[in-house]
Amino acid sequence: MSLDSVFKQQVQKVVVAIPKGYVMTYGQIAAVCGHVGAARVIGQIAHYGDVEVPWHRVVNAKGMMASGFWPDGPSGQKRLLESEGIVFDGDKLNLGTYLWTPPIK
DNA sequence: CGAATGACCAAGC
DNA sequence: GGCTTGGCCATTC
Repeated sequence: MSLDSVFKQQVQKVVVAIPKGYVMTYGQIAAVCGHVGAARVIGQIAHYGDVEVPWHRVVNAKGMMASGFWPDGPSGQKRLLESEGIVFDGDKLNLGTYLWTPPIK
């Protein structure tokens, strides 16, 4: 909250732009925001950022994340994504099928 | 302003 | 094949 940084706005904008049933990786989001290599920053923003952002659509390069900080439970994210039509392959999801690439403006 | 944080990524062992 | 190390960058306190 209380962030005026363009990053957070950009990041959140990208995350919100992710259509239902798709996900993006932290590194990709950072790259789209114009800050390649700032994957960690996404995590920071997610932690201190707005809760209105569907962070559950954001996953790491492995197709999963450190599930354990979700208010719903250890796998709350997985549950949310499944509700959007994403089928998990065990503990992770198929990035090759669900990875979303935002339109380049 | 300085130090700490963070939900990562890639490479190394 | 799974765990550890280092680096990366901006935000937050």
